[in-house]
Amino acid sequence: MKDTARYRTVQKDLRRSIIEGKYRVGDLLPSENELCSHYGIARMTVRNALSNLETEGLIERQKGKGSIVKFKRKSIELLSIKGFTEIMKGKEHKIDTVFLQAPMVSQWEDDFYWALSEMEIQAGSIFMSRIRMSGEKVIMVENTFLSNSNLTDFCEIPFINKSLFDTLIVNHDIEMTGVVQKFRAIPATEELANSLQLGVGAPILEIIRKLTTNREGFFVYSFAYCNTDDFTIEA
Amino acid sequence: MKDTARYRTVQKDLRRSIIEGKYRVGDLLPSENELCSHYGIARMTVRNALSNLETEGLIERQKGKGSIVKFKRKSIELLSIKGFTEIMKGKEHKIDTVFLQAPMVSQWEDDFYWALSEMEIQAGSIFMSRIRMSGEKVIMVENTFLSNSNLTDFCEIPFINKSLFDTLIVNHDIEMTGVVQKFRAIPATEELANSLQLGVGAPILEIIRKLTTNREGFFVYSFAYCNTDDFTIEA
DNA sequence: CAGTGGTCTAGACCACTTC
DNA sequence: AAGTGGTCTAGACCACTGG
Repeated sequence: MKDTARYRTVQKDLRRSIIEGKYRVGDLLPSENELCSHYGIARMTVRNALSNLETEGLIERQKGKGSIVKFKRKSIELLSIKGFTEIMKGKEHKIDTVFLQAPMVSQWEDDFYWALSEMEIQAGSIFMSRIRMSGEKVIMVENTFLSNSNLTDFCEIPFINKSLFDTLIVNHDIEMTGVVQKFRAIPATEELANSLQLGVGAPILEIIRKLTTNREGFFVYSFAYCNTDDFTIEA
Repeated sequence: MKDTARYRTVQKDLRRSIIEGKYRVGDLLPSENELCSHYGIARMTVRNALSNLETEGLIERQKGKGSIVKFKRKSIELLSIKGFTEIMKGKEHKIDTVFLQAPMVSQWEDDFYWALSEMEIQAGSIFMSRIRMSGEKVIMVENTFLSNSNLTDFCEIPFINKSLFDTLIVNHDIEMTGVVQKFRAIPATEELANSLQLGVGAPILEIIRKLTTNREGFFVYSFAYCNTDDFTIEA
């Protein structure tokens, strides 16, 4: 049996605390020396953990001060929506996320965009569909697929922070490590035009993403369609 | 005077060698112990340098084997063009980059999209405009702006690997550390329609990027407009 | 088997922030 | 002045790769 590396334990503990809100943005983490004595390990080991959290974008470190919680996840994970038009600037625009289809076990589509491994096909897929709205306006339709392997009770347990990624990392120890994302501007099909409350043929931003994780062979696939009349998408 | 940290020296040396092609993709770097004795420093110091190169995406490390050159830069820097339609798949599509306007010293535009610091305004801007073509077809128009500060002979010396980023890092020690990139799908204006050989109103992918660097207050700004009929843009 | 990177220790001095 | 993170040392044992 291989034991978990000590720095991994520290890293995971701190990450969980940050994501679950025990530390808030701007808070200081315990100092390196405090962590050393709390876990009974050497300083370099603690520093390894903190260094990784810094790379993950969860904290920032300042000489003479400490480790400060940032919790701005790398762009890897986020599709963030920003007000664009003059009308939106300065105004509050809370974005709501609504399930059109809650996570459900299903088969992979026959003509799935990405090539799938034998393992993924065997496991079957989990599918969900979400829209993001600003008030009554639909800004984005996002369809997400992931492989249904070893995700105990994934479809039953509610999301942490309403976030797929927070849920994967805290409940299933799956961390996003990279992304391939492709962008196109396409004319709205009738179906998309309906969903996004636009005219047929209007310009739509299509974002196709394959996210890699720390779990070998496990990927998250996402297909998003955005109305960018009043918002830009940061990715 | 503060001396450069030893691990920074190692990191910079190795990075330069990789970018300039002394090591090729798949090659092994010297082992950690070799680097230790070559530089006369402790192993943890060498490991710090290698760990950073791994984060930069330049190398990959394998237990029992060594540090392998990857040189797949993080998506931070690249706007890469991939064939999309059936017609393109499997076909060669070499992308040529052509200067519409070679780097030139100029003023910042009055209504520049991003807010500029006093320092940037004082320094003035360097502007360049490039198009990327597949055969006769224009795929992307990209306008790039950067602050004209301490970039000795930037406009006179030719680019390394035809790449702005390779040139900045090797010649001027400026490394890209992050990016804010915004995406929209917009209808082609007459001017864009002309440049991209499309009809007015056709969907165009707009990419607005602000790249941060290791040099305080120095940013690279890029505005790209893409015809995504036959290609997707990876970013 | 020898060599590699992965993890870890128990110290050390420094520059910086805060009080 | 006390505490913080940044850098660095000189060891150690391990799991893995390759011949």
